[in-house]
Amino acid sequence: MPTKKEQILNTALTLFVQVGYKATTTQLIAQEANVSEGLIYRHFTNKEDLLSTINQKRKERVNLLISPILDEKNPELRINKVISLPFEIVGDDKVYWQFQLKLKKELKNIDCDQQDNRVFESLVAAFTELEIQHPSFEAMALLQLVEATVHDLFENKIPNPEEYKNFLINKYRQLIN
Amino acid sequence: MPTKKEQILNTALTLFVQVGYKATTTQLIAQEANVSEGLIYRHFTNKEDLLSTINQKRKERVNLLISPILDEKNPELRINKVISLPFEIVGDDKVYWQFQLKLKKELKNIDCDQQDNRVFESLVAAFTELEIQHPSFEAMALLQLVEATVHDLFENKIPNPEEYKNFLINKYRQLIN
DNA sequence: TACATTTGTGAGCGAATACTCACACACATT
DNA sequence: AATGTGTGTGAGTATTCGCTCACAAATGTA
Repeated sequence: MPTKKEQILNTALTLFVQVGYKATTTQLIAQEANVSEGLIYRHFTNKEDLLSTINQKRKERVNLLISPILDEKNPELRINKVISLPFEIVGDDKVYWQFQLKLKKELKNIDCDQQDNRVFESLVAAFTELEIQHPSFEAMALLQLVEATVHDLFENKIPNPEEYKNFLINKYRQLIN
Repeated sequence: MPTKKEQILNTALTLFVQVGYKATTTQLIAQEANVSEGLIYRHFTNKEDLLSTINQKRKERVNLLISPILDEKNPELRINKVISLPFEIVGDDKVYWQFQLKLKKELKNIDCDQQDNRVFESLVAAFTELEIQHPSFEAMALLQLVEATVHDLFENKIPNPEEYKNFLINKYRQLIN
């Protein structure tokens, strides 16, 4: 049984993802969370505070998912882990990634950019180490592919995710060798 | 000298792109277009009508840009034209593509999906004709790459667009041969 | 029990929102 | 000149928004 504060955070997160930050009213949050509108402002100073509290949680979750990538020493394995990332986002993490995609689009979120950059740099390093031509372009292209895959997976636009994952990994294995 | 109706449409388009549909108020549109708020409702039944009028124009513009791709008979050239697409969007078309990206994210727009699908099918056909393995996966990956490139180009996230374009074309030349 | 603190309510406030309407001007046609 | 017709205004309306506050219930703490 979650506390009322958690109920508020969870329903706000869901609504922000479903209809966006601007379009989500505090009245709707209160209604869906089965609390009074006043209670939202007992726990959070304003609507933006609610957003940044959720964003803080998102940041932590995403860091947990990308840190194994950054820690991976083997460049080929690191690339594979980046490719595999979209297909390993399940459970509660899923809604936080959807939130991340929403954040990037509706609002400009610098936290997202910072996390993206860390992965980008580690990819450039990996391609450089493997002596691939144009490592930064390769990193850029791969990140574009991965982010789009995350998006399409959540929208159920990829019929056979597991096959597509293997396809991508194989594609980059051929590039490396 | 554009008519006042065109002024309204143009400023609405710009504002929808900059701050989104929901966040753009009719008051702001009137202010930026130097017309009264009432005039908006003289020319358009409501805010949504304003949106769909702009969307109609976008659809026509995008069709003009993708039709040379669909008409291209040579599969390799067709693939190259898809890759080149993001780098050839200039002038007035640019804001319509930004609008398209916004539409896909803030609102679910089926018109966009239909246009995407036509390009997708033509890419699948091209890869099939070239006897590439997993043609639909290749088409999916390329489209993801292209759409992300459009996005990153508009955000000025690609330092050397021309070089990146050549990089991508070369990448797919190697795949085909 | 008595009192203090935290948790919770819902009516209500000022500001903002999409939209309307009475009115006025420009400019044709008769 | 008279009369209609499309173009334009800005004050006004009903509603919704984020947010506050007086009040009450629940929970501690002595």
